[in-house]
Order: sequence, then C-alpha cells, then structure tokens
Amino acid sequence: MSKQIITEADYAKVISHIDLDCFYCQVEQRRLGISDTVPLCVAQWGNLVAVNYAARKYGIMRNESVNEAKLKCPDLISVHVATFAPGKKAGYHLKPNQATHKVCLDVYRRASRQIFSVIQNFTTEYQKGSIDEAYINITQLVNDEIDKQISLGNIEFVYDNQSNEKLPVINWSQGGIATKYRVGSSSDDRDFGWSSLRSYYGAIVTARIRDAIFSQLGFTCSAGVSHSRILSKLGSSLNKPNKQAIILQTDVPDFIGSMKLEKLRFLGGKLGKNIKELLGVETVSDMQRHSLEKLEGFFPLKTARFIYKSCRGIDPDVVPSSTKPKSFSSVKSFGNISKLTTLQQVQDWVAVLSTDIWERLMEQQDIDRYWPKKLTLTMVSSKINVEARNCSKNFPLHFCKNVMESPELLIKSASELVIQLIYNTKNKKSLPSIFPVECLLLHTTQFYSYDINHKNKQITNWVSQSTLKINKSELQNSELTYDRTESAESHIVSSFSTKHYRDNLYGSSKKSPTSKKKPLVTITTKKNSTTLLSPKKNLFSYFDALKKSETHDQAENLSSEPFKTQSDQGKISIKPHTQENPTTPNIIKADPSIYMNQSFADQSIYNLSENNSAISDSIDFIQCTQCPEKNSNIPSKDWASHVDYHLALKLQEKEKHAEKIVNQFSNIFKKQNADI
DNA sequence: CTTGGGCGGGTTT
DNA sequence: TAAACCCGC
Ligand SMILES: Nc1ccn([C@H]2C[C@H](O)[C@@H](COP(=O)(O)OP(=O)(O)OP(=O)(O)O)O2)c(=O)n1
Repeated sequence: MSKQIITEADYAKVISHIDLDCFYCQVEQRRLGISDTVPLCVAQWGNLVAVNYAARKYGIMRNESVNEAKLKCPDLISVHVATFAPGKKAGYHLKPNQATHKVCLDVYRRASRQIFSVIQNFTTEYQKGSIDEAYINITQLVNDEIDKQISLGNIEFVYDNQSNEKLPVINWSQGGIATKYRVGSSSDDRDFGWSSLRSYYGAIVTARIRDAIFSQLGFTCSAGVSHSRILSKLGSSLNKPNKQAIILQTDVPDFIGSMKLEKLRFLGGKLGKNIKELLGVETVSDMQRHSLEKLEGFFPLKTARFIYKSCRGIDPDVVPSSTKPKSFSSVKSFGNISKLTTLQQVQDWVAVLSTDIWERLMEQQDIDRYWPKKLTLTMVSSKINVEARNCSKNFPLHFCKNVMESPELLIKSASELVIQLIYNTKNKKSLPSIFPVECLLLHTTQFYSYDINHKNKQITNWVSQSTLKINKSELQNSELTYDRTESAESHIVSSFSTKHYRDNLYGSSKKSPTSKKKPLVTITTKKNSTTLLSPKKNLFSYFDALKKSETHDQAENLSSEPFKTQSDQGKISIKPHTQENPTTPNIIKADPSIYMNQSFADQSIYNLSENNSAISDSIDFIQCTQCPEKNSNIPSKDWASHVDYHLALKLQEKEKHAEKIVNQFSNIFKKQNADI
C-alpha cells in the first residue's frame, strides 16, 4: 500500500445528517393545520409518496396505493399533491387526473428552501442530500464550541497515564436528549477523550440546528452525528421521528458490520449487487475483510477506494459547500390510458413543461440571478424496441432579457427539440415512429450567472430599471404579473429590488446569514383587486397566501377552516381551448393564448407579441446583437422576433432543413456566449 | 379501477 | 459534447 488511504483527519471531522420527518406530510400538515397525531399521507395520482408517523402505525408505507392504505386505516387523510389543472391556476384541485393535470411540487421546494436557509445561518458547509436532507460539516462549529467551553472552564480533564496526555471528560447525561442516543456506547455516563467530546458537542450543535428549524418553521427532523456522512446518514434514521443519534468512533465496526451491504449510501443499487456477486459478500463486515488491492482487481481504482472506505464508515471525499440548484426539470408521464399519439399533444405538453420550468426559474431569480444555457428534452416511447430519443440544445445568454419576459422563448426552444426528436433530424437514419409517447422530460442545465458587477452593466441596468418601473406603476395592471400558485413568494416580479441590487454591487460576497432576499413588494391578485404585500416576517407566508388564493377543493374535507372560494377573475383566464382530446393539456399559466392549441406548423406560434410585457416597454437601454445571417445589428428588443423570422422561413422548407436550423442556432448561441 | 411519478445530482461512453 | 446510464429521495 503506497499511501495511507484512511487518515486521522478522516476521524477529526464532525458531520451531521439532518432528515426531515415524513417531509411532504409535514408540509401538508402545517399548510392545513392538521396535527401530527392524525394519520395522513400525501398521494400522487394513485400512490402514496409520503406517509406520516401516525399513519405508519397502521402499517401504511410509501408506494402503497391510496386504496390499500385506506383499507388499513379508514380515517386516513390523503392529500394529493398540488397540480396544474386545465383552465385553472395551480392548486389542490379535486380529483386530479393524470391524463390532464401536471404535478406541482412547489410547496415542498419552497419549504425545502426555507429549511436550507435556516441551516445556512449556521454554516455554508452543507450538502443538500435531497429536497429534505442535508449533510452538514459542523467541525468548525464544534471546535469553536469546544474552545469556548474550555475557556469557560466547563470542561473537566483527567490525566491519562497511557498516552501521557490530558483527556477531556464527557458526562453524556449533561447533554440531555441531544446526547441520549449513542450507538453501541456503554451505558456509562462518563466518557473520555477528544473524539467523544467532539461527538458530544456535535450532538449539541446538531440539536441547535434542529431547534432552529422547528422554532422558525415548525418542522421536525431527525439527525445523525458522526465523523462521516455515511455513518451520520445511517444514524439519522435510527430514532425517527424527531430524534437524533450519535455514532461514536469506537462503535463503528459493530454498528455497520452487521448491516447488509446495500444499506450503505450508493451501494443500494447495481454496484452493491455487483459487489455481492463478485465477492460473495453479504454484510459490511464481510466486505471489510477484503483488502484494497483485492478490490482494485475487481473495480476501477476510484470505485475500489470508495468501497474500501465506505465499509469502514469513512467518506470518500469532503463535504462540499452548499451550491445553488444545478438543474431544473419538469416531467410528465402519461400512465397507460393517456399516452400521446400526435405531435400536437406533444407540443402542448412540452409547452406546459416549459412554462413550469420558466416560472420556477423566474422564482429562483429572487435568490440567484442565473440562467440555464442548455435545454434537454427526453421523450420516452411506449413502444418496445424504440429507445427513448434524447436531444439537447443550447440557448444564449443574450436572450436572457427576452427569455425572462415570458416563457415563449423557452417554449419555442423546447418545441424545436420536439421536432428534432420526432423527425429524428439528428441522425438521418429513419427510425420507427416514437408514438405513442408515454413520458416527456424537459431539463435545464449548465447555468451561468448573469449577476455581474461589471463588464456587462447593461443587464444590470435593465434589471434595476424594471424594478423601478414595477414599484412605480403600483400594479394597476395585473398582467404585469405571471401566475403560479398565487403564493406571495411566487410573484417575484419585484424580485430585482433595489436593495437586492445594492447588495450585489457593494455587499461582500459573503452573505450575512440573516439577510434574506425578500421581494420589496409582492403581488397577488384577489378577485378584482390587487394587493401589495410587504415582505413578511411570517415564514409561513406562502401557506397563508395559498390558503387565500388557491382553489381549495380538497380543503373541504381536510380542514374545518372555511377557505373562501376565489373567483377566477383577475388575471386568471379560462382557456380558449376546445378539448377534443383529453390528453391535450390546457393548463393556464402565463399567457396561454401564446402557445395553447397552436399547431406547430402555424407560424403564429413564432409571432411574439411585442407588447405583451409592460416591463419591456419601460426599458430604454437597447442591447444589440449581431445577426449572423445578415451581419447586421438587430436591437435585442426585436431579436427574438427577428430570429423567429429566419426560423419561420426555414421551417417553411420543412424538416429536411431542420438540421440546418439547429446548426444556425448553435452558431448564434456560440457567438453570443463568446461575448460574455 | 389501474399504475413508480417527479424530481435532483452525478458518471460513463 | 451529446446521450446514456446510475443513484437516491
Ligand atoms: N421515491 C421517493 C422518495 C421520497 N419522495 C419525497 C416524499 C418524501 O416526503 C420526501 C423525503 O423523502 P424521505 O425518504 O426522507 O422520506 P420521508 O421524509 O417521507 O420520511 P422519513 O421520515 O422516513 O424520512 O421526498 C418522493 O417523492 N419519492
């Protein structure tokens, strides 16, 4: 062994894994004001995606059907996730139909954001494990706390004859519930050594974070504390719900040794299965008997090391710092009875997915000003022997101004991808038809930040000016807003607040933990009036907003609170769409008339209405973009329609030229990106 | 009444 | 780099 693969440093860390208890259920319980003691589950179409602990007592588990669950517990409250519905705003609609509705997970994403925001107040050294999980490197916090306690004289030391060192003394019971659950530890209250001391204060710090989440947001969570993610992850599920566990360094072999290999993170899938078969092992301790050299004979070096470390409770790498979301996707499956059979249906649904993503991107702009470069569409055919065909396409930075005014450009880019996939313009090989289509997936990736402090000031100008305009106009015209769930936070038209702008210009890059980037104003439309909401201190403001505004069909049987039925007036228009086919979506979001029920061949889909946004009218800076075709400068304001013009010309020549268009676009994009 | 759907992060080819 | 494949909640 040329190099020591596990070092002292691997044990010197303190990692906390925090996992919200039955997360979706908790969100729904708080939203609806339902007690934790009431059996409740969250359903998606026919199946359960989350089950609360009261319901688990009846043996109800995730993935069960609602019907099965109700047999086990007739009083079970089943909440279907929010949906986008034909002709309605997103909300908790009665009897959502997989053929016509689209799942909307916004409430959970927002709750998740709030949770991570609380964690961020402690440290930025955390990794999102999922929507409701975080791995937090609390080493620094713990060491600071230990230093503090030592300086306060709160830590007792004893002299250890063996090591000739002073060792700290731990009295576990002093930590109360935070240090009560310790894996494999002797029941002795008194313990010694730095490792245990770190665990002790790791548990204290972890309890503080959990307390903060509960006191600020009302969510309970469970946690594990150890020197690695892999162990803490195992620890967090030991005492669910609402408890935490410590895995002491000395307990590691016993703790994971008897576990089945697939319990370890990343070994629950094919790799774990391969290991078991190749090496004939079952448990983690079986695995520990194999040397690194032997593992390297079976697996690539990196994988071998990963396995070697994992079964010893050591992480393969450090906890990365928190990052912004790296992708946004929207996906729709069509079950068995509503598969798509026409181009029209595909285009309509892709428009829905595009708008969904666009709105989430816009909401995200309130927090981070960044935008994806790449858009990927995946279509899954239900035909056996027809592989899903996948195609991606870039879109350019200089489109950001236009692309943020409405979802149209995103929709248009996505519809290009539809054509590329369906007509298979990438490879000339003719493949069998992809219809019927059982799944559509739209994915945005490769984000760049347009939040630039220098260089391209024009974008920043535009941002600040649009803000001023919105603040001034006092929103007599509700079409300034776009609509999603009508929650306060989803109306982020005002997100580019002047404060936000200043912060980014003059503020240090390190965000003050308490500085929340809240919109100066948020806009909701209630009946025929428009309401301005100040930034709320109430962290549940979006729940309030939801209660006020959403179509609350389910609430009738879920809560005694009489939610007022909202009129669908205001900016919510009901779709002008004949529903000849049930699988054609008719979901009203931004401005549906732009894209709903439009034939792809219909050129009007490419005619962007210039005046659909009051924001653009207020912008006096004009950014020019070189047109690669005519080598002339086109004002950015007209750029989209200008490109549309070329595009439309091309399209009239039918799909045999589609590839050319793609290349054309690629060139445009490359050129524009190069300017940044 | 039936049904693993809807994400997000990553590596390999 | 595109596209497939893997892992997990
Ligand atoms: N296959 C899955 C697994 C989970 N989730 C969602 C619903 C869960 O509420 C949330 C968190 O997943 P967890 O695995 O952490 O499960 P819970 O939080 O629901 O329960 P627990 O208390 O056991 O963590 O993610 C999902 O949509 N699909």
